[in-house]
Amino acid sequence: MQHKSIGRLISILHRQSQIYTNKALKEFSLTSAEYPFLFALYTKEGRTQEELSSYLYIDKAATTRIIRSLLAKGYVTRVQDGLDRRCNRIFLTEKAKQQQEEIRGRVMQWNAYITEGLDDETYQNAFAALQKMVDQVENTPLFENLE
Amino acid sequence: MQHKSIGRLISILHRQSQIYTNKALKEFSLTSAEYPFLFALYTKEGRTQEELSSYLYIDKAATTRIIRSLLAKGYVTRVQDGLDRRCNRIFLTEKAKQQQEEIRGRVMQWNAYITEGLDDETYQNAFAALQKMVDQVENTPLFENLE
DNA sequence: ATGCAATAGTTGACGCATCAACTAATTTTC
DNA sequence: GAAAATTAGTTGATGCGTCAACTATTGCAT
Repeated sequence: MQHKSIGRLISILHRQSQIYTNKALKEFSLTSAEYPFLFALYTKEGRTQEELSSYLYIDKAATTRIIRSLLAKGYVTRVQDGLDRRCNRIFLTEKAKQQQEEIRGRVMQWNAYITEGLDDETYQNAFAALQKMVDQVENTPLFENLE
Repeated sequence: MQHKSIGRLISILHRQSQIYTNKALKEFSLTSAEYPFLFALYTKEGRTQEELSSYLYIDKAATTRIIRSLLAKGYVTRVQDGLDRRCNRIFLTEKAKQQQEEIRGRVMQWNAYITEGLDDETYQNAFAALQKMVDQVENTPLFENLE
């Protein structure tokens, strides 16, 4: 077992990504916490907060607050589901749709920067490995068996 | 350019890692934010807060508070440098040294869990790719040239 | 059908990380 | 050697994410 822990690198990249995207999205009044929700909705509108939370692995309390913020900024609308009135379904506003390409471009620029110098195969392999780690999180005994 | 952004995976792994290590270290009264500092000191004691901040890519204000917390918990001592009195040098207490193996083991368990199912070569390649991305962060025009 | 469990979402409290502004010590510049 | 610039660390304010406790709605059991 090497002391080369992958955790440190992941933490660093996460923090630096937040710093970058916060600056890059400032002119849209969007934050590093908010854009992942927009991205999730760009692929499929009308998701419930529950679906967004589990897709992004973010606490539902955080989702509540971020959706409220996106609502206030005019990026999304919230509609109570008619069949299951516990659910809020989230939709994009025209503003969000119009700015989609530019917002996505800004964020993707970060990806482009940090993966500069990696050939495509290396990138794809790294992506696949990280995806496997995320999958592994789910079926892990850890979260129950701690003391 | 694929929409398969590596950023989402990194965020997820970071958050889940925090949740796990917070639970795993609870009996040591240590948090996910604190153990990286101990690890850095295990490899080399007597670092300054500045050195710790830049090694971990963590804001120096956060470092101030985390060192203060580790001090209160009896894991480190803080000594003003004799030659450059602006610097605080941080040392491990006996308690920190005695518990090193167990603390390290608890955290490494997380690594072991999420990398289960990856063969060693895949892991090493992923690690190398992430390291390259971290290196890339440094020499990037981004942090100055935004608007 | 009543009652109980599960699910979706909200709220309050807390810890973490950043930023900006500040102090104190050191180094550079002239 | 004094003034200016740099560096190390601290403090206050703010946004983010988790946890725990709560409400409201729905599903299930008998």
